[in-house]
Amino acid sequence: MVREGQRTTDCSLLLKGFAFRQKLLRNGNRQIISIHIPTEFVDLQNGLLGVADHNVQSLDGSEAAIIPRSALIDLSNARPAIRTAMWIDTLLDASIFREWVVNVGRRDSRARIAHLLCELVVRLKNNGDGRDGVFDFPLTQEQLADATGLTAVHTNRTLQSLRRDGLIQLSARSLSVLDWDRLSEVADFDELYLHQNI
Amino acid sequence: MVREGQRTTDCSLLLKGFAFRQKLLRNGNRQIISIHIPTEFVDLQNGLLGVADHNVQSLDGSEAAIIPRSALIDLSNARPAIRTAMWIDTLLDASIFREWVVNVGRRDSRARIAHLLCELVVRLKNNGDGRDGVFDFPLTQEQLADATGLTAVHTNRTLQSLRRDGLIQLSARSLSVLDWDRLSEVADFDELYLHQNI
DNA sequence: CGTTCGTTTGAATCCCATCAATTGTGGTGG
DNA sequence: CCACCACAATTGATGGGATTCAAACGAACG
Repeated sequence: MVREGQRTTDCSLLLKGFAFRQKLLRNGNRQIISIHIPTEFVDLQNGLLGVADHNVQSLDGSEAAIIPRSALIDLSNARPAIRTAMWIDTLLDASIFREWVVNVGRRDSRARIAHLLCELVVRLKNNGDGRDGVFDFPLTQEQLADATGLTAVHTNRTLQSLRRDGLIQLSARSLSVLDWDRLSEVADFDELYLHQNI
Repeated sequence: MVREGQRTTDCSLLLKGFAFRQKLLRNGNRQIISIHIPTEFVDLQNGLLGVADHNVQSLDGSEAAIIPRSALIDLSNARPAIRTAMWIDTLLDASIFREWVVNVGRRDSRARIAHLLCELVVRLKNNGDGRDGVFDFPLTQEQLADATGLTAVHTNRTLQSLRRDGLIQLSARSLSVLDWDRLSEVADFDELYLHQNI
C-alpha cells in the first residue's frame, strides 16, 4: 500500500480483484478518487511524479504484479510505442477524474450512484467480464459512498430506490443491470469520456 | 472555444485573464473542472486525445497563444526535454483533478470555497502575481459555484461567512487573504498535491 | 493427548426509521 | 452581478436491529 507523502518506487498492474486510490482528509473522512479493475495499471501517476499525493488500497483477495519505477522509465525511453501507451493511459485516467468531478459536483445521489455503476459496467464489459450480464462487484456500500461523496446510509437509500425502480439488482457481491437504457438515462451517462475507441 | 465531441486541432497557452474547462450536463447544469491562470497550458489533454470530452471557455479580456496540435506533437518527438515537460504538466493537471474530486466530494461549503481560494492563491503567487497580497480575481460567484458544486446563492452565503470571520476580502474582482493560517485550516489545505517543487 | 464438532463471540455488512443540518429554489431589490 | 430572505428539498447523523462469516473456545470423543 502506497501512503501519501511517501517517496514512490513502484507501479502495479492489477490481476485480480478491485483496487482504489483514495485521499484522506484531516478530519478522517475519505474520498475514493478512482476504482481499478483487473488488467488496469494502478497508479502510473504516483509512480512517476516521485512523491505520492494520494494512497492506494487493495481489496482482500486482489492480486497485482509489481513493476519497479526504474523499469517503467527505462521501457518508456527505449520503446516509443510503450511511451505512447503510458501517455494515453494517463490521459484516460485524467478524463475519468474530470467526469468524477462532474459526478460528485453536479449530480444528485441517484444519478451519482447510477453513473458510477454505468462506468464500471462499461469498463468491465470491455475486459470481457460479466457473462450473462452479471458482474462480480466487490464494493461495499461504504466504499460506494466514499467514491460518490455520500454517506453510507444515503447510499443504501439510493440503492434501494434504484432496485425498487427495477433498474439494477445488487446483492452478495454481484451486480446485474436490469434496464440499461433507463439506468444510463438516470445517470446522465455518456461514455464518450471513456475514450474506448482509442 | 472547444466543444465536446469535436475533433480537436489546437492547444493554447494562456497569456492574460482566466480560462475554464467545463462539462455540461443534459439538464443544463454546468461543472467547471479546472481554472487556468496566465502562463499555463490550457488543454493539452483535449489537444492530444483527438476528441474533446469537455469544452474550454475563456473569460472576456483573456488572451491566449494558439498552438497547432501537429506542432506540439512534432516538438514532443524531437525534443525529449519538452516531452518530459508536457508529461509532467499532464500529471500535475491530473493531481489537481484528484484534489477537486475530494473537494466537491467530501468538504462542506466553507471548506470547498476556502480550498479553491487557497489553491488559486498558491498558483498565482507561484507566477509572481499578487503584489501586497492582493490578487486579480475575475471569477463571478456563479462561476465559483459551478467550480465547487454549489449554487450561486449558497456560494454567496459562504463567502459572506468567510468575510464575516475575517479570513478574506473579496470584491470588485480583487481578492486578498487576511488570515492565511486560518483560511488554510478551514480549507483543510495541504499544497502537496500542487507538486510545486518539481 | 489430540482431534472433532458445536457454541460463542465479534466484526462486517446491510437495512431501516427518525430527526437535524445543510443546501437548493424562487423571488426581490440594489 | 451581488446581496438577502423565506421556504422546501435533499442529504447527513444517530441509533437500532438482522444477517453472515470467521475466529476463538471448550466439551466430548477417539
